[in-house]
Amino acid sequence: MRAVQRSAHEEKAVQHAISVDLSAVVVAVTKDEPKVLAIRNNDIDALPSGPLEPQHRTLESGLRVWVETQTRQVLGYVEQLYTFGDSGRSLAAGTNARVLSIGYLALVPEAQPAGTANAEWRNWYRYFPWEDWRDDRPPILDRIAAGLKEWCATAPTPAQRKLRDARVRMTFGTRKTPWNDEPVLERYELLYEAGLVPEAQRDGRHASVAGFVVEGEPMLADHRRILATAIARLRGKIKYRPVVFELMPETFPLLHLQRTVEALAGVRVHKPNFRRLVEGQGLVEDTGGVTTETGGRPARLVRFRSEVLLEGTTTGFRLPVARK
Amino acid sequence: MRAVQRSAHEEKAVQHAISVDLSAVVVAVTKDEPKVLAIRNNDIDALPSGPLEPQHRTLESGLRVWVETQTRQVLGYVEQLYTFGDSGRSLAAGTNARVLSIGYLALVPEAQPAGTANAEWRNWYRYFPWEDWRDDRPPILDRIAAGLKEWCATAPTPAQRKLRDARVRMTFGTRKTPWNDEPVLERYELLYEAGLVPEAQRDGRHASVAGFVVEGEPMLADHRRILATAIARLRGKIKYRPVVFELMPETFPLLHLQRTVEALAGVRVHKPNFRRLVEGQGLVEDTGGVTTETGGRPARLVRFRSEVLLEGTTTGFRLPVARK
DNA sequence: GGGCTTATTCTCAAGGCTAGAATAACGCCA
DNA sequence: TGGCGTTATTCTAGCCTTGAGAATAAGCCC
Repeated sequence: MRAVQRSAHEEKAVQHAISVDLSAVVVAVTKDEPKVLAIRNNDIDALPSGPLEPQHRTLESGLRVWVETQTRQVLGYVEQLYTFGDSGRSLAAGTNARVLSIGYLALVPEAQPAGTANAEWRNWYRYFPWEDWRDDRPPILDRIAAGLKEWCATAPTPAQRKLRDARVRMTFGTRKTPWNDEPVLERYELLYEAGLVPEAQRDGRHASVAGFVVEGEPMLADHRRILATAIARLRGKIKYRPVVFELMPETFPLLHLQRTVEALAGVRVHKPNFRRLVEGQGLVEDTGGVTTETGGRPARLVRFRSEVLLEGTTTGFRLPVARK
Repeated sequence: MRAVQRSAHEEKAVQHAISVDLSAVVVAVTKDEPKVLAIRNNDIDALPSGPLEPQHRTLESGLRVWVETQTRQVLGYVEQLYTFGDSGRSLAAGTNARVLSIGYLALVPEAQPAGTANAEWRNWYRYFPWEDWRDDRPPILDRIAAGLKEWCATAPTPAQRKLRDARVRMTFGTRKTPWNDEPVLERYELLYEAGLVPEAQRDGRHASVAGFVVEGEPMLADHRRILATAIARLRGKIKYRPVVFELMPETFPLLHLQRTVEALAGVRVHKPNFRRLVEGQGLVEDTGGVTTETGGRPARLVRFRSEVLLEGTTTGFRLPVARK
C-alpha cells in the first residue's frame, strides 16, 4: 500500500511542478546596528534567494551558492528557519505553480562592504521600526496602536473581538506590561492581518480597516515575513546559545559584546549584570590587550572561549534587561 | 535581473521534478507512556505521510488530510518541525528524483484505538530506548558507550578524535554530568554517523566500526530522524509553553500531569516542586471534583486555565528534575 | 484501629538576579 | 599638575527562585 502511494506520488509530481526557493537572512552587526544583506531592485528590497537545483547536494549548500553568487558574501553559521508554502502568499500573483520557500538564517562576523552592485547591508529596523526599543518606546507604536484598535473594533463577533484584543495585548503588550522582544513574527502577522502593512494590500487579502498602513519598508514577496522569523529566532537563541560570537571580531571589549546583543534584542541591558553573566559562564577569556578606542578608562580585550562549544554546559545568557 | 532568475527557475522546475513529502509525528500520552502513531508495513514502521498536492491550500492542511485518510485521526495542535532535503538520505535509494520531506509535530489528547488496520499507537521509546531515564539509566547505554568509544578511537586524525570525544560527551554526557533530555536528535545523528543504527547501513554511507548496531527499532526512510526531531522539540517546548495540556483530558489530577511531563521528558521530576510551579503560574484551576482512582488519598481534579493562552505571561515551567 | 498509599503543605538553606553604589583608569584642559 | 568627564570594573544588600526533604492529611484494606 505504501508502495502504491509512492508511485501515485511520482506521477503527480511530474504533472504539477513544485519549485523551491531558498532564501537567506544574512545578519551582521556593524557599529552597534543590526544589518541584513538585501538585494535592491526596482525600489523594493529582496533577500538573497534562488531556486533549489538538482546539482545542489543539500538544501544548505544550495543556499550558500546562491548567496555567494548574488552577494559575494561567504557564509559561516547557517540555520534553517521555516518552510513557507501558502499558495497565494509566497509568490508574486499570476503564476499558478506552487512555490515553497525555505528560509535560512546566516550570521557573519562583520558587514564588509557589499561585493556586488545591488547587494547592500541595511539596518533591519528600517523594515521593523517598532522593534527598536533601545532608546525608549518607538513613537510609531502610537500609530500602530490606533490602527490595531480599529481592527479590534471591527471584529465581526464579540468573541472574535475578544480574541483580537488578546492577540494585540500579547504581542504588543500594554502600557503596563514590559515589552517582550521575542514575538517579532507574531507582531508582523498581526499587522498583516489588520491590513496595516503594504504586503497585505498587495496580496489582496486583507485591506486596512484603519485607512492607512504603518511605516516600515516592505519587501518582495514574503521576504519581510522571513526576516521577521529570523529576528525572532535570533532573539530567542542568543538567550540560550552563544551564537552572538558568530557576529563578533576575534577580540573585543565587553561593552562591544553588550551593544551587539542590544542591537539584536532591541532593548538595553544592565551593564554590570551583563558582564557578570558573561564572565561567570566562562564564555570569554582575557587576551591581555586593552583598547582606548572606547574613550574613558581603557577596556580589556577579550576573546570567545570556543572551548565552551565542546563543553556542553552552555546555557547561554538570559538578558538582564535594564528597567530604565 | 531578478525576473530573469525567476524564469530560469520555472524552466528548471519543469525539467527536474521535485516532490515534497509531508510527514507527521502524532503524539499522545496514554497510561503514562508517550505514544506515536505509526503505519506498520512489511515489518518496518513509518510515519503517516503523503505528498504535497496542488489542491492543498497550505502545507499544514495537506498534512491533516493525509493523516486523517491514513489513520482516521483528526489532528488538533500542529507545528512544523523541519524540512529535510539531503539527496540520498531521505529516499529509498534508486530513484533519482529529489524528495524533500517536511516534518510536523502534532499533539492529540488521548490515544484512541487506531482507526485503520495498519495504523497503531506505539511507545516512542521502542525507537529510542536510550532516551527513557524514568527508572534510572537505561542499561543499553553501556553498549552505546562501547560503540561510540570505538568510533572515537578510529578517527582519522587526533583533531577529529578530539572533536568526536567532545560530541559524545556533549550529547550522551558522562557518568558525572547529569543527563540532558533535549539533544535527542544530536544523539541519533551521532549513532547514525557512527554506523550504530541500521538506517546508516541501509543508506550505505556509514558502516559500523564497532561491528554491531544498537537496539531500537528502525523506521522507513528518514522517519526516525524526524521522530527524533519531534521528541527534541517537544521536550524543549514543554519547558516554556503550556503545550502539555494538548495531551491531557478535560480534567485530571496533578500527578497525571506530572507523569505526562515525565513520559515526554524521559526523566522524573520532584513532586512538590512541580506542583508549586504549575499552581504558582496559574496554569490550572480547581474543578471541585476529586478522584479516588489514584489510590491513597483522593486527588483534586483540576483543569487547564485556557485563559493563560491569552495572557501572554506564559513562561511555561522548567522541569524541577528529581536528582534521586 | 493500624498500616499502606498517595495528596498536599511547609520550611529552610543555597543560589541567582536586580539595582544601584562605589571605585579605577584614562584623556583633556585649564 | 589637578580637576573633570568618560567609560571600565567591582561590590553589595535585598529580593526572589529553586532544590530537597520533612511533616501532615485523607482515603483504602485488613
